[in-house]
Amino acid sequence: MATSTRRARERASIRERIIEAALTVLESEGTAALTVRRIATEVEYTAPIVYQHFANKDALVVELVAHGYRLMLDSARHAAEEPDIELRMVKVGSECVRFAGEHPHLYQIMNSPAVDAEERTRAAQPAIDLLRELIGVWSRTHDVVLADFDDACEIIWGTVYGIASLGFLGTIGNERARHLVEQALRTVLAGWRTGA
Amino acid sequence: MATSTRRARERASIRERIIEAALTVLESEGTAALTVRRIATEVEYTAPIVYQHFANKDALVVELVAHGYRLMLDSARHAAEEPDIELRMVKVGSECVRFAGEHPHLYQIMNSPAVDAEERTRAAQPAIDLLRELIGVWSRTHDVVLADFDDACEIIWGTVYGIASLGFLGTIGNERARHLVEQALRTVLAGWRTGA
DNA sequence: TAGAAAATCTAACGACGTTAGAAACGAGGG
DNA sequence: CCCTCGTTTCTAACGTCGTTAGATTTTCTA
Repeated sequence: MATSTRRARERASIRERIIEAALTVLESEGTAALTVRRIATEVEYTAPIVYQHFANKDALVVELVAHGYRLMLDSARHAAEEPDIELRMVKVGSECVRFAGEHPHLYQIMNSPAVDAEERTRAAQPAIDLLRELIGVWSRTHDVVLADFDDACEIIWGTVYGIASLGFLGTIGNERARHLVEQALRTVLAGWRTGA
Repeated sequence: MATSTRRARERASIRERIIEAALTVLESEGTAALTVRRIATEVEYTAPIVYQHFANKDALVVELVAHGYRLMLDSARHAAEEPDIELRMVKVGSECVRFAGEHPHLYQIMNSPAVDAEERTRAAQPAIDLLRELIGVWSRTHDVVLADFDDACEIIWGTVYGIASLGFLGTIGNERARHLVEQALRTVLAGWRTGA
């Protein structure tokens, strides 16, 4: 039956419209406005519709988190064209911080303790993979033998995340945070290069 | 009137009992359980009592955040007896991460974007002051002229916070996070020492 | 075009933060 | 001792939240 495939298409379409609407609400009005009723209104339905497509609100939020990581990775890839590997890493980090500054509310739920750690890790995996590749290339081109590769990845990840967070946790602006992350990354890499 | 002073004492006492109860609930059952009704039950009162002592729930949470920073500073001071300044900084950072691991829910609200940035900064000020002093002593004893002192402070702060957060955001344990922050701090300081 | 199946809505539940107004309590003067 | 007055505390409610059951409307098939 052609109808059933069309039905499936429609179902998928409204599912994506819900995600899109949720993103719009989140980015424009923040976490507090991200309610099921508000999202449903945005797609011109009533609240229970959301539960036809997501087990609960958390499941929908997980989709937003995944979307956020995809978006951030896209931003990072922009910077990944820089030929010099060290500069490339710095630019990627800087681009992540810019992303955090441009999508503060999205970035917040991407790192909210409320979302399941495993789900977040799954969503972040491609970004983690990029980081691992960058560090791998960097260590090879600089003939650096890192004491522990995984440790190095976590340290870079934590540093970028921490400094990006200063943007909305403290009182520093986005351009300053970007400057800071660039400096921090340069310093850490310099430290590793000189065998600290 | 002696009665009025006793009344004031009682008022202050119940205020502190509310804070204490809120802390107990938060630490033992997490953010989701931290409701006004739950807290009131804990002190054997009904919900509206809370509003006699705090303008709203957020104001109470701010008190918890302040308490958290005091507690963390106490932990940090333990490590501040180490004579060698660089090792002292590493130990202080490590102690902060340990604190985050031992009080995960408290640490979470201490860095929740939901609490006012200004209030948090005020609560964190003593900790920030300690950090500034440490970096000041460090740079003098190592004859390092930092490109920008404030930048250096923010970088250290962000690094420690970021790596501490990996503890509950990702899937790494507390002892690993502590090891990571120690390495990260050593690396950054080494980078600054060699003028990166 | 009647009846089955799917999509969607209405109405409600319990829990949340919060507030207004009633009830209970304590102290001081007749 | 009782009665008033001010304070403390509670009861009851409002509006909003996430979520679900059941009715209702729409859509397709036979």
